[in-house]
Amino acid sequence: MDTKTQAKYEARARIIKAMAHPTRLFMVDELARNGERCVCELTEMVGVDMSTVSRHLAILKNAGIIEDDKRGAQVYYRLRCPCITNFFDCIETVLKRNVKDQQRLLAS
Amino acid sequence: MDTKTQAKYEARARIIKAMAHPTRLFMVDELARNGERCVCELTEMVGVDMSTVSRHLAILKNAGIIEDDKRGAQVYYRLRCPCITNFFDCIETVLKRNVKDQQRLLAS
DNA sequence: ACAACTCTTGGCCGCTTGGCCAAGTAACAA
DNA sequence: TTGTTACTTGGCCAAGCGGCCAAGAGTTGT
Repeated sequence: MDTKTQAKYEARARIIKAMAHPTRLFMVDELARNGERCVCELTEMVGVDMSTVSRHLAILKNAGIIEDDKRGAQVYYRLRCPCITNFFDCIETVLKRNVKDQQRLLAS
Repeated sequence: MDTKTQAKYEARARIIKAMAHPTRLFMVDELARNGERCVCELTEMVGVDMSTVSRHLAILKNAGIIEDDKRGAQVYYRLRCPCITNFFDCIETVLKRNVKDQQRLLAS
């Protein structure tokens, strides 16, 4: 694999990697559903330390998936590319198929 | 976040995580393009140790993204859900937008 | 039987990730 | 000005990831 090809896949991987965590996935989904949320709302929903949520958001922002918007003391985050949601449909397809195969395996 | 919701996002994350690596992303793309490939072909293309490729493939298989098919001494892999490809379109959109923003930043 | 080839797995090791606490910054309120 | 609320960041640590080499295990050809 030449350097250029490698760079291409590394760039893609960085974005995918940014979503490869349950908490971050939840937050992306929440932003897709609700338009925007501030850090304390997300912290409340997720139920971990605010510092942890802040770091997760920084990772998503750094990947260019979300953008922030400071309003007074709060920082609101929203999706930059709502197409991210289409993304989930395929994942769901894989999941359903995995379940079906599991069942077939148990039945045999 | 209740246990059930958490489980849902963990399941999704497992699948996304399986693709969150340049090498695995390349292999998925290659399988999407070419239908199927055996381990030694992929090893040749990627240019790392075969043991490493084998492990990457095991991760993708474990996530239910690919399936294997032993034919003689070779093991051929193929995509289980070609819809994975749609997936890349959105990533590309995010990437392009990141580049555009970079340029705007430099121009200002 | 033996060698050659294809692939997987165990062992090891260095780097990254994800969590918390504590400390810092910034904005509003009294 | 002093306190309170909303975030971010540094420091730390346990756990997971990704790489290689070496040693299986299964297949084909001689």
